[in-house]
Amino acid sequence: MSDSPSLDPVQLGAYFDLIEVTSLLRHAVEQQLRESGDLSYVQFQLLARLGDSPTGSHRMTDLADGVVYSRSGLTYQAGLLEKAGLVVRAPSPDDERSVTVTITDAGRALLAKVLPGHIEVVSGLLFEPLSRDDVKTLAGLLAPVREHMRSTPPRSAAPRRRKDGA
Amino acid sequence: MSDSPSLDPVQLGAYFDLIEVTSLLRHAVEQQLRESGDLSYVQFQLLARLGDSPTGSHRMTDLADGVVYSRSGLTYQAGLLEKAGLVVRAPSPDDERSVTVTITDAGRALLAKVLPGHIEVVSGLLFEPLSRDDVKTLAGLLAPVREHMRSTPPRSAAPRRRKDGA
DNA sequence: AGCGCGATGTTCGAATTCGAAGCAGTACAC
DNA sequence: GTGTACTGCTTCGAATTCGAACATCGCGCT
Repeated sequence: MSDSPSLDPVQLGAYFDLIEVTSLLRHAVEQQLRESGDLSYVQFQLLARLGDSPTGSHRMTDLADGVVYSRSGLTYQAGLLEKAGLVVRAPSPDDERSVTVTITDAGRALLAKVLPGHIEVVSGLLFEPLSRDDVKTLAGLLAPVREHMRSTPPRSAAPRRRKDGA
Repeated sequence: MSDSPSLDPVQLGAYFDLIEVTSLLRHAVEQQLRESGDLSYVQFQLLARLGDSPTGSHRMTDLADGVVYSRSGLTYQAGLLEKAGLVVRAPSPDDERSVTVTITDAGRALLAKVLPGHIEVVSGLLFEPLSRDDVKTLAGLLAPVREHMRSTPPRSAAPRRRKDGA
């Protein structure tokens, strides 16, 4: 099948370290968020994305896609956040079938409360052993990868190949 | 509390891209593994670690620690893998309380069957937009971070590893 | 030797996650 | 205008995940 199905030792090391580093980082961050604001990582990501938006709101699908989450999972999490008063859900003006999620003041407050500790963890774990230039280099390497991944197969490549004319 | 715990835009970008890239990669890999060998990512990681070991075996705790997983979760997964005939569990000769997990021939076979596709996905998604030097640079950046994270105590409680002689 | 402390793995209950199926709303061809 | 396909979100059931409580074993201390 494939010609040479093996990675360089260097590639392998980079891949493993990538997975391991993010696993550890995620784990540490998760604990900090839980302690400081009773939030899961996904919930924090959602609030952060909403808070970062100019309008403070996003569509459900865009949120799910942004944080790489299943639709149903997002419905569940949005319900939790709404019940906690951190976001509000409302039908979209344009598309009646869309639901627009908007962060509330309480949501922004919680985000602000949690953020310093979060940043502290990330700084202490991820950026501690990296110089300023290192970080710049890292960012410069990851950005194209992110672009590439985002533009390759959007998220569904094999349900039905109806319109495979492209 | 602290002075001004905010991250540079560059740091922030690197952090977000890191999370996003691994999320997307993990997702893609997970699907490939599910289709090609009916394995979850954790199961694959466990088999890979066992297959990579000179003895083909590891203690439960070391496995859990290695893949950043909870003990109880590992018990569950080990049970699944054992039921599928991919690994064997046996009490350790030295420590009667330890359980040694060993990969079976079937496990190695499945690993070998799944690996090419796995590597293909990783190559196509992660390494495609990176040159050889880029990968080398990336590996050089991540390795120290990994070391740092591994050697840093988990903030509050500290289930330390055995006091290693080093 | 006896005792307590730490380490190891498992069980248990609760929370989360995902995919498939279902329900609306929208676009588009005819 | 009507029918069909497609998108966006939710419900539902099943599988996984974690932390806390539990039983056991090993080790150091007196």
